Amino acid sequence: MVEVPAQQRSTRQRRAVSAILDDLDGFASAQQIHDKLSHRGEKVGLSTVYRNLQALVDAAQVDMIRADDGEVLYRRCNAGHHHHHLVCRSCGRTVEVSGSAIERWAEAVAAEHAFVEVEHTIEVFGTCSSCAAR
Amino acid sequence: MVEVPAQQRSTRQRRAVSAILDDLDGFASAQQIHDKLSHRGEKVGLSTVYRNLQALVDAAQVDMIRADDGEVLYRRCNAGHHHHHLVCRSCGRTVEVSGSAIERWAEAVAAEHAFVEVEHTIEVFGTCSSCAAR
DNA sequence: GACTTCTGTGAGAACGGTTGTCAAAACGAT
DNA sequence: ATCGTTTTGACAACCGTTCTCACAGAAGTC
Repeated sequence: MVEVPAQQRSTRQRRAVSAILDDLDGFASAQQIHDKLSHRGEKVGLSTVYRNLQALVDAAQVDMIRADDGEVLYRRCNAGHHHHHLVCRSCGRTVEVSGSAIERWAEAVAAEHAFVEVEHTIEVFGTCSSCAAR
Repeated sequence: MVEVPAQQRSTRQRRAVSAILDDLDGFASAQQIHDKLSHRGEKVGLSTVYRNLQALVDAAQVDMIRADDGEVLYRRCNAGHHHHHLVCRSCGRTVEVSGSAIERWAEAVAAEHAFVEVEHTIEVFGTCSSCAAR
């Protein structure tokens, strides 16, 4: 009758998505991840990829950013703390960066103009050395 | 025969979109602008609104940012220099801010990891004092 | 294993913002 | 007024994402 809170089940698809994220060292879109799954021979529906990525984002296991064209990109992210990204716009390779100076700047700016409940998005895009070499 | 490079023509629609932007003091989406035009009795096609906004962005007369949900927001922006925004997520009211410290930080971070052709997006969202009062 | 229950899946439809199409309208120069 | 070119707008197409819902398949129980 009164049963356990209902856990997440371990399914083949869930494991496959998670495995792809582990092998990725940069951001990738849901559709790119779906393609990679196909290439591995894993058949996973696109909806399922989206659902599981969203679940991982909710569980704070995956970071989510928005590319210039509006597409959403995902990346495994263990770090529990607040941070930003330096992303290669060509290969997606990513470095996590954090800067307390930035956080303080954002808060100061907001306070100066009496804004509350402040959030900020800071992402740095560039071309990494190996991509620039080509 | 060989004629002038072809100027932008002054059309009713173009003027109407521009007028709306002048009356706006925050960011608004293309569709919101389209609605405002309708309320004024100006009949302008949605495609035309998008086209003219894009043209203004290209002409550096309008700033463009992407909201959390991916929607694109526009705002008249005279300032020629590089800057960022402090945006009220409730009413769209916007303050232009610039911080050389931030620019230097972004460049330093990129240089440290040998990234080139660096760009950054920094937007601060919050609730402005008048919206917070409600 | 067999049975049950409830979560997860997937094919496809729907959605929402944006861009493309193309014939008709209209600007501006003559 | 006329002409050549740009601009417009109704509508379709696009594209990433979310929704729907019948069915598959975890995990618990006996």
